[in-house]
Amino acid sequence: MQEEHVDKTREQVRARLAAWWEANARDLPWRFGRTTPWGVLVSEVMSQQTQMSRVVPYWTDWMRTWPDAAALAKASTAEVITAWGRLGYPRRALRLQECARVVADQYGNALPDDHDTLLSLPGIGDYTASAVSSFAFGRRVAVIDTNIRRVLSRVLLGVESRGGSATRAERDLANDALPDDTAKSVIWNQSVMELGAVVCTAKKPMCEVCPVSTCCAFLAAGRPGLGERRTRPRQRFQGTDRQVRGIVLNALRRRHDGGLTAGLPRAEAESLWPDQGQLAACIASLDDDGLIEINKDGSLSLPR
DNA sequence: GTCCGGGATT
DNA sequence: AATCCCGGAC
Repeated sequence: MQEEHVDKTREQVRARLAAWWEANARDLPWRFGRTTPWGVLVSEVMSQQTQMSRVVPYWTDWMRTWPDAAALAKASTAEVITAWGRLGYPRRALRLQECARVVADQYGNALPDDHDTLLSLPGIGDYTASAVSSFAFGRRVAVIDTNIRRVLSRVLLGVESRGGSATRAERDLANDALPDDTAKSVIWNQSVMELGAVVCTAKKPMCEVCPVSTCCAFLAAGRPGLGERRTRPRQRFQGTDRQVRGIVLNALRRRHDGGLTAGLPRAEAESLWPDQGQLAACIASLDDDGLIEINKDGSLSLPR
């Protein structure tokens, strides 16, 4: 009896979300079979910590410049870092290029469609492997990101999902809720994630326009704990190493874009940030990460 | 000005 | 558990 109710609710949620997806899915250029699996991977890596709307122009330019893994594998690292622009977390760009080299060299320029093989590639973790399996290869896999965790937890359980990494219960829920039909499972993943991105947002969900508001356990319960809990520990940016690294890298990017091939003189680098100790540590960490090169005269360059 | 959102790696 | 970035919303 109880299980029957759960099944009916889930069937209703699926049908409504599928209809909503049909009418409201954002027309992103990597959707609806308009790109290759590699193109889907690039979109997922770019979207890992960045809003889709910011990703679109970068993705379009990137794919025009490097349409496949082999093309990216041959690019200079300086070009790759420059093209990554201000998407943030530039190590993602390096890993994507490492990934491209593995795909080009070891997999004949074809992105593997096996989940475990995808997981073994640089920069591809559990989320991205699942997303590519589902969205690019149409396989039946539960995709789990923060949007999906939040939506499933709210709609089906009536509670906020907890911060940090996905719990066992959340993974079980995602697997349990995934439609048996493979084609439907892909739509499900995409529509749940899309709902979380544009309607069922963390802080101010727009329940008035939500297609599943009439069968949402969270809304029925009075949205308990809404906005109380942050999804993760807050990270300041001002004054952090991340800001300093960003400033240094941006200076080198602009130089590269302006056609200057000589390195950034150390004296100019030192004027970028007042705290010389912090600056030196950040320059060293960028060098460690392979994001910059320190020349013999102490000047800085993007890696060739 | 301050806050918010996002996954991989070590 | 800590580290990695940025722009847009307030």
